Amino acid sequence: MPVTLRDVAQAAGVSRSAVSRCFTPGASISDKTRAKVEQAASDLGYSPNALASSLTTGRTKLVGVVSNNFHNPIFLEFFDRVTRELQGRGLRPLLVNLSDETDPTQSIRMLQQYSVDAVIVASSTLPVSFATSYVEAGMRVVHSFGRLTDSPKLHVLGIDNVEAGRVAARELLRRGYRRVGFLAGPLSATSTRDRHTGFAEELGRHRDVSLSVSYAQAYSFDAGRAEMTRLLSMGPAEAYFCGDDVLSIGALSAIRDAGLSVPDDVGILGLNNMEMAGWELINLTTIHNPVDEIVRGSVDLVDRMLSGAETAPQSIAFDCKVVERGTLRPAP
Amino acid sequence: MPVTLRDVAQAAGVSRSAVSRCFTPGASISDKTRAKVEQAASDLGYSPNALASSLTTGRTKLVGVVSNNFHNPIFLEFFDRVTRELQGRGLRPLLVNLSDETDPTQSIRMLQQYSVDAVIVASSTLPVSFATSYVEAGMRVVHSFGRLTDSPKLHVLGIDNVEAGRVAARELLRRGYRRVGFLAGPLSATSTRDRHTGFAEELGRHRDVSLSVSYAQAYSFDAGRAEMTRLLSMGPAEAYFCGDDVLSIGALSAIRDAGLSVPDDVGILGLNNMEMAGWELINLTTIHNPVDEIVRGSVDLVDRMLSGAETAPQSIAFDCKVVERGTLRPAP
DNA sequence: AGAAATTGCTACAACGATTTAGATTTGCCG
DNA sequence: CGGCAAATCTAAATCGTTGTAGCAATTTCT
Repeated sequence: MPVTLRDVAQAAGVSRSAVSRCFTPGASISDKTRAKVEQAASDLGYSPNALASSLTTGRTKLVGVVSNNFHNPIFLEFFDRVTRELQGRGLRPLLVNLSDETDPTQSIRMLQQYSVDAVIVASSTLPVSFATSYVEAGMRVVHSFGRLTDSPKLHVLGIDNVEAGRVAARELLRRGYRRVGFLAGPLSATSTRDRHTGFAEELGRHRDVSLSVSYAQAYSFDAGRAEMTRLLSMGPAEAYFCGDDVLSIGALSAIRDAGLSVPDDVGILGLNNMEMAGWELINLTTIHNPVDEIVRGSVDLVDRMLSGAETAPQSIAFDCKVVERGTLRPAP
Repeated sequence: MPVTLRDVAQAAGVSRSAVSRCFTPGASISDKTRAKVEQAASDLGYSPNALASSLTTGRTKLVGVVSNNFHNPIFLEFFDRVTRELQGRGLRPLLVNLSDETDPTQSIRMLQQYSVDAVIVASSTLPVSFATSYVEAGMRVVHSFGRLTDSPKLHVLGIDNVEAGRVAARELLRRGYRRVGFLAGPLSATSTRDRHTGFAEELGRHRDVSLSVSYAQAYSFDAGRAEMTRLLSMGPAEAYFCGDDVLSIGALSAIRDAGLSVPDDVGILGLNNMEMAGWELINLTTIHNPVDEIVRGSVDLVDRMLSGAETAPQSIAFDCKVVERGTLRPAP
């Protein structure tokens, strides 16, 4: 039913290779035959079969976009940006949701079956082993929002979570908080541990500052709410650095619900700066996660890998800055 | 570099067809050769090339997921559900972001090039012509969140927007509101017009009720905020039916900002019931859009179309119910 | 003008699978 | 054990494209 290159060749009265060359940029073809071919092609409504061509070229222009964060609004921003960037370069996102997947083998097989040219793993909670096993399976991989290391096995782009912890600590100190807490996400994520490291390190320089740490069950509103409710019942700190904006909003809810006010009674500092953090009803002071730049960097890297440049794996750190809104008291 | 069916055949000492049959369910093969083949396959780490097989079978198991709603949080719920459902049936989502696309031709070509087995168009703002031109290009299409009609050219699943308008009207009337407004999304969307139709129709049965209508520039927080600010300056209605939750939250913001209170001074009724509508800081009374069921229905339909059952195009309506929270006053 | 280099074309063999047709083997029965 | 049908195999054609030879026509050089 669909019209093939063969049909076009026949209609234009040329060989199949001539038609093929007509559609491959930079190939040698005369204006005369090009005209004939293009005429025939548009008459028949021909468009080349990308899958068939991938058989011989070995390139599919398919890029696996793998994530387990389908509940965090900031990932909608990610999906928006990453699809646009890929499309802009003629690449196609093959979306993989591994929310209930604990083992990479399945997704590896699937991505190999579709011979994706590269994979973008987008997650801050996935164990490092996930992305590395993609690499070991022979794929080109970029890990966005991953953990930065000195000797990376693959390309990693994201904020430095240790640094983010330090930034958070400095911000709270600057505003005169002395009894502070870290309301973290699940301990299983390396990002959680890294942030804790930086946060504790920076606070540790001050003798008069106390730190309490607790872990929410998940990066979710409910988990943040539950954990903050528990904290309030035990006598809360003056301010909390939360592992995530959604978690923060859960915490805010619990605080208001307890009849306390933010930032007068308790301060909250989020992380990510998702769009909604700026909505007045929420108005969350938070650390900005530069999704746009990370996406652009990631897709750039993919593009470069596909053009043959085999660069050594590197970690690329992005700056994270505090966005001031209404959930921390002003500096004294 | 990658291991092919040929390699496996050689290693197992059988013909290529034997290996192929071993991987096609329901094919005739003896236990003995099956064992040999499976041994060889797992030794070599073979996984069949889905693209190559699609060449002869004509099926790719690729499903285009096309949307222009990458800014509305409810679509993150959609992406989560739809990817899971597709994956659960061995189908692969090829994501297409047509946020800045006004013309279907490009995406049609692209989807044809990758010979997707079917397309799910997910949007309530895309003109009907978009989905129908996919159909005309010969693709199997399901339109989720589309406009229901009596004689559809394609499968459409979603709430009946006219009915949603009626439901909204009845809810406001029940609570004793008499001067009401429709704070709609852009007029270009058919969903906007349908909701208006139902809303006005139901209100029209009551002589003592007045209706004002205005249109936000987009389905966004800022647009909702701006429009409500304008409305407040001209003397607002008692309650508004908003075209969308995000729009509603923008409106809420403007109202609070003006020193008025919800629901005492102004009532707000949203539409969609996205997850955040339930967060206490927002606590929005809204009409539930059953995303889960719509997705399940859509993927079911895709699945059925792919199993050969050529059913006539049909519109499937889903119920929409009001979820009561805190932005409408209680019935008198 | 004749040799050499360049262009532009066609024919044909891949790419990695499936599928058809035909050849073998196996199982069953008297 | 012979005969017949069913089960299972192999070889070859095919899917729609690209890439490599090789040939013909044209251009360039001396």
